[in-house]
Amino acid sequence: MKAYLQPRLREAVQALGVAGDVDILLELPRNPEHGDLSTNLAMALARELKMAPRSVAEKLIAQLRVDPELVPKIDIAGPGFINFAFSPKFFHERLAALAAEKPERLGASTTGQGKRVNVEYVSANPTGLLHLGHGRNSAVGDTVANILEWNGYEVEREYYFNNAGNQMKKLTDSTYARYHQLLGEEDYPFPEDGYHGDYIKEIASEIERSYGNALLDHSEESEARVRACAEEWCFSRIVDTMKRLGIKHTMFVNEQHLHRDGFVTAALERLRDAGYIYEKDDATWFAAEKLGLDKDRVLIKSSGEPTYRLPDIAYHIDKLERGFDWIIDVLGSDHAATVPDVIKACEVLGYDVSKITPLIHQFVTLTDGGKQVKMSKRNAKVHTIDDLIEEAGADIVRYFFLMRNNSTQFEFDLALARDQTEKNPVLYLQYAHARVASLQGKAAEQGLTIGADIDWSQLTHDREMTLIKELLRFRETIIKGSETLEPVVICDYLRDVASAFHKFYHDCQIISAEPRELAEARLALARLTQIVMKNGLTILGISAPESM
RNA sequence: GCGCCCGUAGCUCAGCUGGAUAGAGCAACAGACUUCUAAUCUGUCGGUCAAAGGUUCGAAUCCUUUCGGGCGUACCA
Repeated sequence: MKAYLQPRLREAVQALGVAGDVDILLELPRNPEHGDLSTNLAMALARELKMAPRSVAEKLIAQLRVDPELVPKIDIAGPGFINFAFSPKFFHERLAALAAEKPERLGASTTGQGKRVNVEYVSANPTGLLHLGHGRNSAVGDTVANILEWNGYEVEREYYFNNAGNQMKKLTDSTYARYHQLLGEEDYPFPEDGYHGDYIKEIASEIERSYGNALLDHSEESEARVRACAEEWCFSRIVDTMKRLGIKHTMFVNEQHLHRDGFVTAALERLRDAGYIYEKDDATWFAAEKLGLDKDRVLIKSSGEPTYRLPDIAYHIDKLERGFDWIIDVLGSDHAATVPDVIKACEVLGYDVSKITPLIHQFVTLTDGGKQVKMSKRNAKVHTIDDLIEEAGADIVRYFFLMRNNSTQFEFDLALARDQTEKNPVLYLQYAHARVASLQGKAAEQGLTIGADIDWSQLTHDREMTLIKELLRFRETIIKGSETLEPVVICDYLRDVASAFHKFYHDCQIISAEPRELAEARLALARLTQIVMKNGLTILGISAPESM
């Protein structure tokens, strides 16, 4: 509907002699009496044209060229809204066009065609298992990548991890301590700020199995081996968890590579040449204040080690150099503070930082039937993603991380996630898909199949029209997803489709409908619904079961 | 202290560049299965949009202040 009206409205606006580009907002009126689509365009233009909104609306309508058979009713209402009502013919035509698309890509858009985008997500350091905090990042990042792919973008799905800094040292020291303790030195001191989780003990015993006591000498070689074992152990667990959640990557970049291949020192030298580096208290500083940021930051500690900020800058330079049209960093709010420094540093080196979009999501709190589940780092009683998957299943876990706006801090309710009944919003969606599968089976048994020529005009029932309108919104929803980078847009849409379908299914007999053309059209409508649900769920990374 | 996110129905959340009677799900209550899966559908109940000012023809939406919550504010990542 929007695709039909938007360009025609644009022409009408130009005909009125309005200079420049005007954003034309078309929205679905809440009240169905207000038609199928509504715009506040006249009110938006009123100021510029110095006319009353309602007379602007009249002039616009006079200039608007639409086919009256498709848009039979255009009204001016309230303070100056223009409401459009489309004809059944319009919807039937669009529906036929939608049905003609290839099922596997039905709904896909081409708005990103020819553009390369890099989406970085998860990016957990290999120092432990994925927990609640990573879950949202993973699900959001992967889904955003999916959405962009469905918009025609060529997507690099990237995972960046720090395996050179302080955290890895802590991991090594912690593992060493457990290793010593395991081999009889019960009093061997555990590092104060080490990783307390039991998994460290597992790593230690694995090392013991492979190497016996051969690494206890703390030689450089032994330390490197312990470190590598720990990193590998953690990383393979992370990869496992991501696999279970359907999180995919096409590119892994690590900090060691940035050091080894000179990216880090190059970044530092370029910043120095640009005049934003100085030495103080034996440390090397980035003069961020000079660039309008709140304070200067240390890039190299007095110990000689870089802080995470420097490799981060080097990494972003690398991403910019790789020639993407768009770079999206999916970050938790706890990491948001470093973004301005990194961006500013790239900017002063002459890069076009408007290509970088930090996608920041808020935290998730875990509740169980209304009671908050406390997470204690000390006892390492963090809920891992694996735990959640075990309790609720991957589909539900993933959906729960996606069903809210990125900017809202929400509650992950374990009790609701565990609940495998009608209360669970995921099952509502999957059920719509499964219902059609079962319906098709039954129809085939009774000799009803979807022929090549569907008479869509058979569909006139209110429930049918509502469902049709929902299905026709699929593509614009996918586009909206790429504009907002909010997976929740897809979640909400699928719920609306599922709801419209369940209502249609409830009120309209399908297989036994008369005449046969109607039965066939209804079956075809159900089939289209199934495809939309399937593709939508695929974008979200959730399975679409044939039966439940 | 400062910066960012947030405060909307009993609960969890929507509400799109300010616009037409504030929405959904869950909970509560009342209904609908001899017929394509009732994991569904129908109806009822429920809100001074944290508070106070301001801008506007019009504010949940923009601005200011206050109160309340989260995250930052490291020579941790």
